[in-house]
Amino acid sequence: MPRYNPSEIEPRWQAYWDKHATFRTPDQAGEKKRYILDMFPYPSGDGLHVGHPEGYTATDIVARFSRARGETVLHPMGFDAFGLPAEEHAIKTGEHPRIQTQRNIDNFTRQLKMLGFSYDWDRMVSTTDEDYFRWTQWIFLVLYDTWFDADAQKGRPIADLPVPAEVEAQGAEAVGKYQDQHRLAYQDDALVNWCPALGTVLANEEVQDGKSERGGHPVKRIPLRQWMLRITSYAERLLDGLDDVDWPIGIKKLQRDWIGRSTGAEVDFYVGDEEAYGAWAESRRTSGFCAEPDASVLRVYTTRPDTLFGATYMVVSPEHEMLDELTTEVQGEAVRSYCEKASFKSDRERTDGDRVKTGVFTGSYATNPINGEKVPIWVADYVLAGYGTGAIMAVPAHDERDFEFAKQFDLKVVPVVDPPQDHPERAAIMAGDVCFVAQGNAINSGDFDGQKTNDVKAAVTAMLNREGLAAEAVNYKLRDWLFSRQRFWGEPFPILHEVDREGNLTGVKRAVPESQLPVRLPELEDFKPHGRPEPPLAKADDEWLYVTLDGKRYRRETNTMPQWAGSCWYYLRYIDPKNDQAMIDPALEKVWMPVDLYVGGAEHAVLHLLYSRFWHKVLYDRGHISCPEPFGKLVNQGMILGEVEFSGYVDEDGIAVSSHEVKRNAEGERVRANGDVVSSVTLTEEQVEKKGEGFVLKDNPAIRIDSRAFKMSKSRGNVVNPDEVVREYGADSLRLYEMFMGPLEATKPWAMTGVGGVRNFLDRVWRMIVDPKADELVVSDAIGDQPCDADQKRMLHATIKKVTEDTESLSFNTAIARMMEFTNFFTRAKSRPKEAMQQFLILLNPYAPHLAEELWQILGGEESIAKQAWPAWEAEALVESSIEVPVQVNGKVKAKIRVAPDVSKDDLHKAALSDAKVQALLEGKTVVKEIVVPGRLVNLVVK
RNA sequence: GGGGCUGUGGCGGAACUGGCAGACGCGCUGGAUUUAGGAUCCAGUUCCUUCGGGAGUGCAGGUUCAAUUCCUGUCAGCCCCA
Repeated sequence: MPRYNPSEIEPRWQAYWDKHATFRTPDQAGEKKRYILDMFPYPSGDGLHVGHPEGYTATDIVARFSRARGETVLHPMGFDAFGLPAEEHAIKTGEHPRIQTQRNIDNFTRQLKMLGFSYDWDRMVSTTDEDYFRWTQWIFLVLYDTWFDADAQKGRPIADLPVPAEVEAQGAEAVGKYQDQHRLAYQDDALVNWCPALGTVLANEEVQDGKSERGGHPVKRIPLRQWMLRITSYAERLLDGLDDVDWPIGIKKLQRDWIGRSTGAEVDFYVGDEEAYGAWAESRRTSGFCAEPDASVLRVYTTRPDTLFGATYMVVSPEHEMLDELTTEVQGEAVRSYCEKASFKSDRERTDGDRVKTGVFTGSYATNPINGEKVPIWVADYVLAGYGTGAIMAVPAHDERDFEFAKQFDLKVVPVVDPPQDHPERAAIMAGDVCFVAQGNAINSGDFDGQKTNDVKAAVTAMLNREGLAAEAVNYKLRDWLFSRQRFWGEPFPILHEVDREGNLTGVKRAVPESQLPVRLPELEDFKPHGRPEPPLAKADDEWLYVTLDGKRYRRETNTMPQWAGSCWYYLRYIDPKNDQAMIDPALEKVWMPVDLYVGGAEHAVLHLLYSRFWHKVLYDRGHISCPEPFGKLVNQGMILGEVEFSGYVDEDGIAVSSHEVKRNAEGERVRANGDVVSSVTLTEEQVEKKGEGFVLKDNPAIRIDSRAFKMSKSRGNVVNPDEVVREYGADSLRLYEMFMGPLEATKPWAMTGVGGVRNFLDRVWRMIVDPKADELVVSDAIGDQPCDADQKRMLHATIKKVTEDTESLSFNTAIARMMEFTNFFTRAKSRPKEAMQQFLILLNPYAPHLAEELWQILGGEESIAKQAWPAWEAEALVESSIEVPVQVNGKVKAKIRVAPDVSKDDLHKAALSDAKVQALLEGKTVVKEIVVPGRLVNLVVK
């Protein structure tokens, strides 16, 4: 009996597509192009996860659908293959990361092909290929060669940077230094996670709670010379660009919040000699606010200049460059040991709201510019060096963290904002016992008393600006991008550092000439850490490490780029993947960019999407590409969770505990109200039943049970393996199931029985066309050349319409539901017109391409169904001879009447009133109001 | 603590712009067929019901002829950030 057998059909058609290059991107772009892109995966050793095919199936459906509609489609795939796991593997085993990476890529490729995705495999790229990272390095050099012209809001060649005359006068070296300070790629000291015990620098992911993930050794934050990318200068452009793209509003908001634009003021607090204050203030009055603060002041950034009268102390971050000068001899020891301790904390630990605030008095005082009062300067780690100026004016009355700190160290709290009259805690706030962060009217603020917060902000800033003590300022939470990593398995920087005869760095840098790219990774004996706080590439032999160019000797940069680098621009390379003359042919770039549909997980909502937009804008400014934003439409697929689990709890004696009694304690353990620890047990569906809102134990309905789906994870053991699903049900079933589970964007739990459900559907499709009873593979005798009757025609065309519209709007689940209805309808029919079957198969093809190809061929189709044009629906075919319209009385459906679909309002009204059931209900009542919506309903309001 | 998302049958979900709540699938119940079934086909499946009806989209209100949909409040879960 010829049954639907995906394990035979699927590999055969995959081989066919490969052999005939069915999905090769056309050389000539047609009338309409469509660039459909997946976020490329990191090829992990675990292989594909069922989360991957969700987005990939969605884009594959759109790609196949678009091709059928005559569009020219670019649909590529590649691998983001640099990264930590391969390097860790190399350290452990000595195997070169390249080997493991290749193995993983091969496995991923096999799995992706097994699922029948219509990628143009000729365009596959891996970020680790030398032909690829050559151009990653080239783009880095573009960044290195660019400065940001703030007036024009545009990146320009460094050669165009206006150099001040006094710098020019100091000669070429000074000019070079000046340029280096303005490049988009620059070097600066930044904190890295140095683990002395492991003898290596760790990535943030490798540090947990201040300890190394491996071994649990202490990790210290030490400054190291790092490459930074000046993404902050593009902050405004990155914000503006969001208005022009079709992205989920949630993602746009995340990006805006990440950029974190705020407006406020920079204010200078005098820290110099007390007796000279008058003279200093006078000089400021004439000179005005200066761009760079000098040593006589501590500059702060604040979003609340209106609270300046309440600034009762100041805080500098432990890394603040003026800290040494500010620290008095008496306080020296305390400050130094405090900073040492702070260096072991992560930013997160430092700013965590739950932690007790720590800090040390520096011994110095500053002068509050608004009222001339002396305020103490403290050092505390809740102030970060990277935000604002790395120093704050503390207003404990109106800032939560300042308030906590002030209470901790018994500092003065002066309320300067009067809350609204009806505020429940007004008295306590005015007494300085409670912090108030919202707006109100100024008090204790001299001439500003009584004015509203916003007015005071502007007035204070303006007044201090006249005095030369403050200026309006815009600040961003976004920080420059720390772009170097102390890793082996990444792109080497194409930068050379000049060394003198003694082998010391002169501080002069130069780019590796373009003709010498790529800078390859050196061959190392092994990948073990060398025990110094510098990158592993420093282990390379001199042949790699030292270069002579134009008679000068250079040492190569030994940092490598972060994993983001390769993923920042891969969408460009797919357009012209084999070009060895340029990153991309500008003509091809114009044809294909921007990406029309970009699908991937929400975990990349901020970083990847922000970084690639930044690079894109730089390349755009420098004239290498033609569109200002890379990704026109973005869709985030939801997460697929494991199967729903029922979990109950038992105490130490194994007695069941109801889930509503169970809470988590501070250590994260599950405990009952009396503090006893309970353990959780997984229950089967048979052991529980629904009761009220939740589930209870069947044997004891007083015991409530938790029912929930969890994130798939190895440790939980609920990971679904796509290989197994394909073996058991076939690739088409896996594809179809993932699309049928629910809306693409939603988080949804896996259910293996659901895969069986869609497999049943595909079996039914098979039997709709192939005779299941015959011994040979023959077409069902219900199929013939007869035309559709009216009902069949309506079903066919309604299905074409629904599937077309739903596929366009990415509502795949409802498109599939409609195809199921079609199949149910026609499997029941004794007569199945061949043409209807063929049109249906074209609709099914993007969703279940292997089965569609097979049945297409069985029905006598000549070439691949992928070459068939998408059917159009006929509006006339959809018209029904009569429709059913509900008649409501007081908003409740009481009767249904059959009328012509195009019935007029009057006729519908008449028909409703003449219905016997309606008449009976209206008996003895008065109709107060009548609503008649033609084709929809009739509602009669009666008394 | 802040922000976002989501609450609809036993389960996943559907419902266009406010217009018949529960499409489609799973599961379950009954029947047919079969040596057999994790196959197929048919019928049923929100709950309550005195079989007339009544209630129902987390909960409480509001707007409306009409609310899953709009508004206010509230609760719960999940995700992200701190």
